[in-house]
Amino acid sequence: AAHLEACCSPLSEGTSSAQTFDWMKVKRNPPKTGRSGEYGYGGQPNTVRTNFTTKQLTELEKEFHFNKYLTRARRVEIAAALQLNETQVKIWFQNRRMKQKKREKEGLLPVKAPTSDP
Amino acid sequence: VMILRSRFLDARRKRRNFNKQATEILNEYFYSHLSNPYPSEEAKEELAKKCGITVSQVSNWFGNKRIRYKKNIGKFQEEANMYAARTAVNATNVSAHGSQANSPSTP
DNA sequence: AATGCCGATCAATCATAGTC
DNA sequence: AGACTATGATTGATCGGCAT
Repeated sequence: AAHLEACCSPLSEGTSSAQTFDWMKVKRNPPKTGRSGEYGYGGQPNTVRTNFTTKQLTELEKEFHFNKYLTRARRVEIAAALQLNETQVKIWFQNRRMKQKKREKEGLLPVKAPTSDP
Repeated sequence: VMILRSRFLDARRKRRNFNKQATEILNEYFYSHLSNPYPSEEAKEELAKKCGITVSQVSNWFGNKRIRYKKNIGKFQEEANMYAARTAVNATNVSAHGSQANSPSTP
């Protein structure tokens, strides 16, 4: 299912086709990942996507294999241990579960027919 | 900071461009639904089958296409007019009158 | 009312394929 | 051969909807 907005925005169109529909105007709000953390300056709107370190990803992955879902307590522990927000840990698990689901779905039918490769 | 550059180096390495025919089908759908290029799950499955790719790949294709299209509409103008001319199902008025019903491409 | 999860999507980026 | 562009995939994070 999708959002099915089914609407468009009228707008002056120069000569022929190609209007500017509203999906083209969609803008996401910048991440609220206020990383005030260890350096103590006011929490800034960290407008950029945080890159997790290999160490953090390794730990998260390890925890994921142990539990697909987190408890509040566990989340706090991990967040503290990895220097991340509880939200970031939460989101990581959500994305990880979706990734897992996608993998299971794809790794079942995609019966490729490799019978030729020059 | 400069540490960690190697996190990926796993998948996405070997990538294969889709057939010209598959791209043709995807673009045709995209431009014939330019007012709302968000195929339903069912539509994605159908496109995936026609193109010989997975549903995820169809999703990736539309995701990339939408973002890149709106990022630089001008760059796709030519392509847009080309495909728009073939199948004009622009939903610009699909809600107006009840007539005009039927799926475009269906032999 | 607040919080978590899902499903879909966004947006930036990576790494490679294709073009010149 | 090397630089530049086109393109498929990955992923941290957002959006709307629904459940607890």
